[in-house]
Amino acid sequence: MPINPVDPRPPSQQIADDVRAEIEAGRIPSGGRLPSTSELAARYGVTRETIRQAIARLKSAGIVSSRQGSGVFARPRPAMKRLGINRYAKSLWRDTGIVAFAADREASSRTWSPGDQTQTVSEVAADPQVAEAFGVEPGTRMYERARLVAEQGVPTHTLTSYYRPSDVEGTRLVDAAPGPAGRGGGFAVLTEQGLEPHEIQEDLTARMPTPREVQTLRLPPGEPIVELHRTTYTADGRVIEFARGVHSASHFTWSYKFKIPE
Amino acid sequence: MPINPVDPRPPSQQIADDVRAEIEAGRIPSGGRLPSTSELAARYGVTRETIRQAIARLKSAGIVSSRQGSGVFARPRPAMKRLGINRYAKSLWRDTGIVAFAADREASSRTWSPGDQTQTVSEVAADPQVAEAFGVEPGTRMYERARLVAEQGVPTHTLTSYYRPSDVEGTRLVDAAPGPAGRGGGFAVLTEQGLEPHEIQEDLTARMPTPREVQTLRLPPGEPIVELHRTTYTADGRVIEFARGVHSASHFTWSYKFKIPE
DNA sequence: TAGTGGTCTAGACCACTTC
DNA sequence: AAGTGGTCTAGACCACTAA
Repeated sequence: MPINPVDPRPPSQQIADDVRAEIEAGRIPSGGRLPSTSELAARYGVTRETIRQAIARLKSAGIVSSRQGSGVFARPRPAMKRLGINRYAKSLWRDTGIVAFAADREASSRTWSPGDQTQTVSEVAADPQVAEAFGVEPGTRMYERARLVAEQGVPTHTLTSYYRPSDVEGTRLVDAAPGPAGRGGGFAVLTEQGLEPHEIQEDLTARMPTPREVQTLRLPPGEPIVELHRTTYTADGRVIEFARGVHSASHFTWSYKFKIPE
Repeated sequence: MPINPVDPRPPSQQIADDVRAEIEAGRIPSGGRLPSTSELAARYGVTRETIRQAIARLKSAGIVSSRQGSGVFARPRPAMKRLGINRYAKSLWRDTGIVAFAADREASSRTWSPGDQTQTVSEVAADPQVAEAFGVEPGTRMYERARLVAEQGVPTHTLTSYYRPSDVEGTRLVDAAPGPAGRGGGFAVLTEQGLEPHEIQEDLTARMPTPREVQTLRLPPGEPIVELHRTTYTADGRVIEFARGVHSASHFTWSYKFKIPE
């Protein structure tokens, strides 16, 4: 469809909408390459720069991504992993040594290698959020366990857990060894310490990523993130873990099923 | 900070990062106006067009928004409304006639006027998602109740519910009257029909909005949306409502608390 | 090496807001 | 009327990829 000079939308917007329609109609397949910017410029009778503006709009919308020297491609939608509360089921980590982390992988029937997770443990001062979760003063020393989780080499999310030093000191949780908390997972370790997880609160919010998050998760333009806050309690209401996750939005769905309260 | 020619980041990126830092440090207050593009151009020794590129980056990141003829402004972060499962509590709609919808408003201690919600009811053919939720054939006739919810005149989300015609035919739910389902809310009506809601499943996913969603929710550039799917069951497992919500991400946090399953 | 996307400039015109 | 952001052009150069 050529440019319509009567159309109130500027040419770059018309072109963007046009290309978007091509993609959504499947005429440009998912993952397929768009015509080169020069060709589009000739086709629509505008400058290459105008085409770039149109492409820029589509990038912000998460529709396409570009590789310099190679082309502009319709962004394929990755398979979504569904995160339900059963990923925390006690049977998964109580005796078996399987952990929620690995259970997620198995549920999605994709191969998993331990190298998909990198982990660093350090002692840090509690920021206000962490402090509030534990009910301590900001600045209190805490253990921080930061993980970057990848799927087939593609980073999908970060997950940073905080623990009271007195709860985890001397356990394998605070070893710097990579993998799911040494072995057995954080919940198993806490259980061994007499602090069995019993209840979880999860808070979710979505936003655009910071430049730093773009870098560590290698996010394409137009990819939002979901920030997850997880607070874990024992049966008597004691907070034993607070975790912050940053998830590449297009890889996940969260699913909760609950009885309607009185 | 002037442009650094050795820096690998292109000038427009350096400027964007620079301005972002100004905002995050509070030197440009939330809601405040940035210097004009001409002034920034002079300050950094680049063209206005380059400044526009820098601003474009910040817009995609949801950091600023611009009003033609007026200026570019640091986007204020709206107060977040926390959505917990108590917004569905039976006590809120069973006898009182208050509905989850209105209860949300009260919990957030903001004034609410019925005009904040517009509603249209129609009969439609089930799309695949709706069909799957109810376990019927795609194309089956269903009632659709579409609502656009606003907060102080600002649209915050849409919510479109689907019902089996046999469940709601002849009730005030299918009146085209505006407001929360006439009066009493959808859950109250279903209860009167002998179909008391008992369990809910919510699925959440975040993504960038479609052009259509941008229009109806009047979303600024760089604002992601959260798509919420809600399926409501009776005590014997019958699906009585399926709803799809599209929420402007920066207005909401979802909060779930649950016991860790065995 | 040829082709791709990424960036920038200098200048122009337009649409909108504010005074 | 003056100032603001929005868009487009024509041309140039650069960085990267693939043959």
